[in-house]
Amino acid sequence: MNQFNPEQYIPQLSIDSVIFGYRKKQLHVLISKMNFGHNIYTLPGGFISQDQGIDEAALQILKERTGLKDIFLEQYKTFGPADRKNNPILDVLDQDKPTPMPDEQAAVEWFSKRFISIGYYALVDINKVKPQKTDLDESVDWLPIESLPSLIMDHNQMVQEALETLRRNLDEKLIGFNLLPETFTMRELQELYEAVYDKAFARNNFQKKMLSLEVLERLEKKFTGAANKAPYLYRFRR
Amino acid sequence: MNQFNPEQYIPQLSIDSVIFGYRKKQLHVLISKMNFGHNIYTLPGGFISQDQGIDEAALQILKERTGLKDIFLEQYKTFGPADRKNNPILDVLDQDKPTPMPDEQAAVEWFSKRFISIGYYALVDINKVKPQKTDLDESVDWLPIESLPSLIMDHNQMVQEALETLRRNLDEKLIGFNLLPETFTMRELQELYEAVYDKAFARNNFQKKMLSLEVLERLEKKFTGAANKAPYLYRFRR
DNA sequence: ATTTTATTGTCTATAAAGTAGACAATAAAA
DNA sequence: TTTTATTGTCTACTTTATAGACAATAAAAT
Repeated sequence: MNQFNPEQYIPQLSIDSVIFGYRKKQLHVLISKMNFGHNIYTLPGGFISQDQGIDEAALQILKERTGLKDIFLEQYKTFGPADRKNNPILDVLDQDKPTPMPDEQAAVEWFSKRFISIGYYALVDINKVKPQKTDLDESVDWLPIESLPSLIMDHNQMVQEALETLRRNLDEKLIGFNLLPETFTMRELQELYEAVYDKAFARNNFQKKMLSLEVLERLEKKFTGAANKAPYLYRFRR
Repeated sequence: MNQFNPEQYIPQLSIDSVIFGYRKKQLHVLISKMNFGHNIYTLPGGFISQDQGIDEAALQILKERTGLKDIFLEQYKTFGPADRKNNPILDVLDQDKPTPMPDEQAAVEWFSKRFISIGYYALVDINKVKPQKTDLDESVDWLPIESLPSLIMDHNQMVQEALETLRRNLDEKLIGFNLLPETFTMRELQELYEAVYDKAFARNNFQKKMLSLEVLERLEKKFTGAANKAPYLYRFRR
C-alpha cells in the first residue's frame, strides 16, 4: 500500500486539521513535530484515499491522531495559492539522508507538485485524547495557541483562520461544550469563552445569558474544599 | 493546450461558482446548458491551472462567463463525497457521438475519476453582465433561484449552501450592494433583502436600520412619474 | 385650481435584549 | 463565632428591535 500513489490517493490535494483542546484557561492546538529535518512542525494532516469522501478522510485522520471517534469536526476553508508547495519536506528528500518514507522516489514525485489543502477544525475534550504518533512524527503535542512555533507552509495562517471560524460559531452553534468534560461549573464555561475570544465577560450577565439558552442542565453542587460557596455543576443538554 | 492534461491542470479537482444576480424582486443564478447530451444543466465551473491559485482560477472563470473583472467573489465550501463523479458527461462521451471536446480519449480519462469541487459564490450587478458561452455551452442564462432545473451532480445542493452562506453574510459583511446598480432607492434595497431571506421586513424599521449603519449616501430624489412622493436615491459609500 | 391616491420619510411608544451595580447566601478557614 | 472568597440572583439602566401613526409629496383625477 503506497501512500504516494495517485491510483490510491488523490494527488495534489491534502487535508489538514486544526484540533482544538482546552486546558489551564488556554486554547491548545495539536501539533506534530516530524521525525526528520530540523524542527519541522505541522498540523495533523493526510491525503484522501480514492474511495473516501473528504469528511470521511478528515475523520480518519482525527481518529489516528487522537484515538477518538466521536468528534466535532467541520470543514472551514480550502487553501490553494499557486506556490503552495511542501518545500521543507522536499528539501529533506533532496538531501539523500534516510527518511521514514517507504518509497523515496514516489515521495519526491508526490511532494514536488503544488498542493491544495482542505482545512478542517475539530473540538475535543483534551483529557480524553492520547496524542498518537504516526511513522513520520517525532512527537505530537498540545501547544498553547498563543505560543505556537513556526509551522510548515501556511499552517500558522490555517490555525488563525480556524480560530476566526471557531469564534464565529461558538455562540451561534453552541459547540463550546465539545471542549469541556462532561460536567463543568459556570466559571469553567466562562473561562473557556474568555480563552476563545481573548476577552473578559461580566460574570452575572454571562450566567444569565447561558441559562437563558436552556441547554444547560443543573446538577449537584461541587464541593472543592475552597473556603467559599460551592458552585453548581452543569451538563450540556442535547 | 489540452484542457484535460494533469501536467497543465490539477486532476480530480474543480471549481464551481454560484453567480448571484438580482432582477424583478428575485434572486437569479447563472446556469449553463451544455451543448451535448440532453438538458444537462450546470453551474459555471472549470479547472485549476497548475500555475494558478484557486482564487485566481475562480476569478478567471467568472471573467470568462460574465465579462466582468471587478467582482465580489468568495469561497464558501468544498464538496467531495467519494462517489462524486460527472456521470452525465461520461455517459455522453461513452456514446461515441461527436462532442465539442478537443481530445475525447483524454476527456474520458479525465472525467472517469471522482472529482472534488471548491465552491465559490459571486455577487454581480445583473445589468452589467452579458453571459458568455464557452465551447461547451449551448446557452448561459439567468434563472430564478426558486425555479432551477435539476442540475448536474450535486450542483443543486451547492446552490442551496451558497444561498445559506449569502444569508449569513449579507447583513454582517454588507455585501448586498454588489447585487444592485450604482444607485438605488430604499425600497429597492429592501426588496433585495426580502428576496434573499424570502421574508418581509417592516419598511419603517428597515430604513432606520440601514441608515444607522452609515454606509449609505443619500443622493437626489428619483422622479419616476408615479403619482406619489418621490423617493431618495442612495449610493453605497465605500 | 383643488382633491384624491399611493408612497415616502420620520416620529413616538412599547418590547426585548444587553450591560452594570448591588447584595444576600454559603463553604471552609481563621 | 467571625472572616474570606466566591456564587447566584436581583434590580436599574442602556441599547436595540418592533409596531403603530401621521404628515409630506408627486402626479393623476376631478
